[in-house]
Amino acid sequence: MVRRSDTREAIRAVALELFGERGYERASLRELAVRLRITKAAVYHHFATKEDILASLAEEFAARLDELLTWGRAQPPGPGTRRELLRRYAELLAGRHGRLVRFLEDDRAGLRDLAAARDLHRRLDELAGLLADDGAAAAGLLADGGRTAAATLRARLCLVALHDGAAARVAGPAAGPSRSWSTSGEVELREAALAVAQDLVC
Amino acid sequence: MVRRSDTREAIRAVALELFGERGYERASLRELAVRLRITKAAVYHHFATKEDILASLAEEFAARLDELLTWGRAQPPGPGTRRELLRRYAELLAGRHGRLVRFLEDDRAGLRDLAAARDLHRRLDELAGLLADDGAAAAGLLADGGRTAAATLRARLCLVALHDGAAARVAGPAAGPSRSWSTSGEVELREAALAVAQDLVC
DNA sequence: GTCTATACTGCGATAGAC
DNA sequence: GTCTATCGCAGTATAGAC
Repeated sequence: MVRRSDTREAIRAVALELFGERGYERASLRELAVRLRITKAAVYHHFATKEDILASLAEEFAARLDELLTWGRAQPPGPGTRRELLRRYAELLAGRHGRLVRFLEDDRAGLRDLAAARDLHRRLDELAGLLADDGAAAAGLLADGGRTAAATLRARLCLVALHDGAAARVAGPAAGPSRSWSTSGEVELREAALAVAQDLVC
Repeated sequence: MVRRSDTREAIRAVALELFGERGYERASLRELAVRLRITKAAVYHHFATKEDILASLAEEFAARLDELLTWGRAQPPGPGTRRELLRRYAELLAGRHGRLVRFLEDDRAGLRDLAAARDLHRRLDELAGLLADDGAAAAGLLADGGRTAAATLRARLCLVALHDGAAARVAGPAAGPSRSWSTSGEVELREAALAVAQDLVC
């Protein structure tokens, strides 16, 4: 174990949980500190601002997303690539990042003018762009805008599908935190989401 | 012209605009009052609380939604009904309610524990239920949960598609407020959204 | 690295005059 | 129906002791 800073990591984890429950704005550093059994000031020792906590979580995800985008850009456009792109993205969302992206989707309004969130949305837009890349569109066959708008929408929707699939718990803030979340129903949901998503752009 | 209370209606309109721009929480009554060139106290003369303003907007939409749901429940399940249900819903969103539903979608976190928003989401869930009604599911052919999860997800996605289509402006808070929004690109987007939505559940 | 204590800001909401 | 003025509270953030 490295545990160079135990507290910093604990803050990140609890903050992600809290952001997901309350949204970014309503998640107060006071409550964050209470859950961690430290004080607000202690939090400020590790992060300069509230936004920095979010940024720290976002960067981690952004790095993984960049890997995926780099891979995707290097592939020849087509149904096979899109299918594999979605599979890899779904895999990426299975861990901690699923909670982040879920919260990102649920709190667009609250995050609208935060740099960290905008950066992430920019990357997701690029991912959607790769998924909307029709082959047909690349070949210049579509002068008509109608089908392009539809393809763009479909790409966006299939990301929403995966993000929905990444929704872990429904509610239950009172339940014990160390319960296993990997119920069979959840895995089923993830698989159904991937299937629907692939169906949308393949 | 009726104009029984001009101000009350003005508050509703500007509030909807402001909620859409900032989200519910960050939309302050102070800024609302400034835009209307009245004071916060004047706003409180017309609405007891901030939440009441939202509730007032929500009720109007809820009433229209109820009409649609009543119609939908009375129809025989099937692709034709679903298609028409979507067409009517898209039509409903073309007016003011499109902005409301757009804001509802963008600010889930901020609205999570507001009664008005929950009521609306309950109705949207029922609408999604009608759209997920497979015929096959109604006939009890699906004991297996996998396909049901997919059908549920598809229904939810096709509402998202229409809500996306209802997104009026992209940004432009500085532009003049009385500009015409009915660009041809916007109509195209609406039509594409409806087509994608119908494709998803028919 | 964590604490106590506090500064400062902006929020929703209220009181009472006009 | 609108105003001025203010209350009480919760938020982020800071200062400085331990």
